[in-house]
Amino acid sequence: MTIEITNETAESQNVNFIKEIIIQDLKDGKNDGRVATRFPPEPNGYLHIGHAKSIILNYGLAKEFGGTFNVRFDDTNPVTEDPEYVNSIIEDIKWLGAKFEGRLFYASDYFEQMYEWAVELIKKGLAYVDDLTPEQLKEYRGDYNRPGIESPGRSRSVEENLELFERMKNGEFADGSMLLRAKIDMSSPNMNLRDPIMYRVLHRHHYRQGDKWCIYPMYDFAHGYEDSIEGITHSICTLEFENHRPLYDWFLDNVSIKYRPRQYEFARLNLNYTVMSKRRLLELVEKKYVSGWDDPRLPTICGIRRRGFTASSICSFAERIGVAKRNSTVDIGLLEHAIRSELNETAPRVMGVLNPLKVVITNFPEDETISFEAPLFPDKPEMGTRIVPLTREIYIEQDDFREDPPKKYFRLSPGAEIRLRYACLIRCTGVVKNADGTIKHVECTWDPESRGGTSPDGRKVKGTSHWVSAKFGVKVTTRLYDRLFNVENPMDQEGNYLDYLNPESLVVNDNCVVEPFVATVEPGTRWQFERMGYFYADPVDSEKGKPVFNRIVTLKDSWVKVEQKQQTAPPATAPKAEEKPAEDYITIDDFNKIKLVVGKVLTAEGVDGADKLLRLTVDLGESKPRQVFSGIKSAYPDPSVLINRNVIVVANLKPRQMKFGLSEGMILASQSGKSLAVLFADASMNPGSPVS
RNA sequence: UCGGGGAUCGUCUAAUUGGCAGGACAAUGGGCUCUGGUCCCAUCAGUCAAGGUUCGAGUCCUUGUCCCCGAGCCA
Repeated sequence: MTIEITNETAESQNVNFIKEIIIQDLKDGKNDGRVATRFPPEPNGYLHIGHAKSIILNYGLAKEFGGTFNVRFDDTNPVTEDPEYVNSIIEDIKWLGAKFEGRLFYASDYFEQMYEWAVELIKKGLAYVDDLTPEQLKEYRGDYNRPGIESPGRSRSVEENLELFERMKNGEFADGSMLLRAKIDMSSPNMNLRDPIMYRVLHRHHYRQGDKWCIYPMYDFAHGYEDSIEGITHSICTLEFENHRPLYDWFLDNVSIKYRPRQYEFARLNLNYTVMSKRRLLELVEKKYVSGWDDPRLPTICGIRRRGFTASSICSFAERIGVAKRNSTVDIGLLEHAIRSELNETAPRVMGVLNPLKVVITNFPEDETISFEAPLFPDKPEMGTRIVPLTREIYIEQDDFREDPPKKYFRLSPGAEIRLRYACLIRCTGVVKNADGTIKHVECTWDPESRGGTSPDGRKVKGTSHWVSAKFGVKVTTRLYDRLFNVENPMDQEGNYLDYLNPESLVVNDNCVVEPFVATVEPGTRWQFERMGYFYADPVDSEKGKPVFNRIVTLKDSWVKVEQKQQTAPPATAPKAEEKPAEDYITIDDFNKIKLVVGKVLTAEGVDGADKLLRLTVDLGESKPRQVFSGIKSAYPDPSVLINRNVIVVANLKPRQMKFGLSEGMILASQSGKSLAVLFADASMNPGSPVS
């Protein structure tokens, strides 16, 4: 039953506007019922979670409609591109689970065909070679309010254009000296249509084509053709390309192509507390604010992976945020929720103390060890156990002890008793301090009757702490990651976004102690350190018997909220009732606007299909009585007692259409505790008389 | 200033295309608990504004406001 509901919600959430278009296209028999999508990265940087959204969208669409999904490197600019990025991009797409065997393509493989189409456009008189300098080009283009000026090159003959373009291709011109432009409209309000550049001269080595080409096509010219060649049906890109769609269409409509794709745009993903642009990411990496492209604080796919996120959690995140055209910034909490809810199901529970505080159990034999068998999944004990040793000296979390505990603190404090998870109950009997007043260790006694952690006499123990044997515990390093920036949108702040980096986005902690079992854990596995968070045994820095743990995400912690509230709330004497009106939600003036009149109840009856509602007709001294619905049936099981009584009606409300009819007012009633009663007016008053 | 897009709970996103504004996250309250976790229940909360059409408007019309994108030989 639960599963059905989940499926329903998942499905209904999944229908975004692009899917709707596809469903309609299929219904209309377009594209022979074919669905073909693609993800076209430029190999000039690492993929981030915004790309993941696009990959999952495109791949998901293809998969759902039995279509195909291509990965195509849009490698039309050898200046910025580097084969180094190709491998990382492929790795990231594969990791996400998008399959594209046999469907990996390169735009550069289409250069020959594109060249032919360019020639075709020249022959049709729709393209020309231009020799404007970059400065002139800019000047001739005009601006938003001023139409552009046609370049002298625009009037060249077809023959001359053909010859010049040939020579461009043959390397006779220097970089930047010649261009091939489309002849469209220099006065178009869409700047993209002011004779856009199709080819530029670039004497550069291409990582796939070598030195075969010295002219390279521009995105607008190339992209639609790439899609056409691959038979892409739905070419999905981000919003900033909306203005380019007319161009996409123009190039496709003016040459002889076999297949005509369509472009659709959706809003790119923005996340708060981070930055997403390639430029910013590159700067963070190059200036060493982070350790590399896979720094676990980065929103790059490799960073998220290194942090310990799973691909499936990214997918469920992508499904939750949906696809739309409105710019938005998704709360990073949604991503955290996605990984928490998965790891809650899949991550085994173990114990690790992040900030150790030594506890000596004074009545525990010096050399004795008691072994407890603790479940890896407390809610599913059949999933396996491990052995946890208890000794006289243990470590607990510093946060789990307070010498001077605040209210509602259920953890260890002098005289208090807590449970050591899976082990026993201990009571604090003393605090031993260093000369400087800091705590050296805490002394406790244990109740030998409470072995296993159950209280022998049924006494209540509210706090449970995780712990590690001092003798058998293993020291490990954890890296505690937090949001990269301490403001929601670093780019919207005064000054440089780098000023808002969170200095505590990474805390390396070498003093953690984990139970012995944890030291044997394989790199690349995920664990919940009980009460602390989910951790990932780093696949790179872990060594045999000495794992290094990345904190993926903390557990939700409602204690910090309780404590914060205690600290901020104390003056509870503040007159709360007076605060609201002062906030100008409702003023005396508003009250004065309410028109209260006496109404005589003419009829009163229950309403079929509504168990709380009464239908009343009330005479307000107007030309005809009003119908009013009121949720007071529980107080008047026999509605007829209301007939002929005078009640108070709010007369100047906007009539409200209800399922059962129009409600033209509101009966005043009062509710105190469980008793509900209509406010009656003096029987001697005439219907319609004002009430103050 | 011109062109293109957009505006629904705090956040993200739905609404059978004119018919009870729903879900998720967050928050709040409660229950449960050997994790102050999970889980369960409940609550809070929204149609940018003003007019108009209509029995009925988030949806249609008019006017306005605000936000995003656009003047790379980048993609």
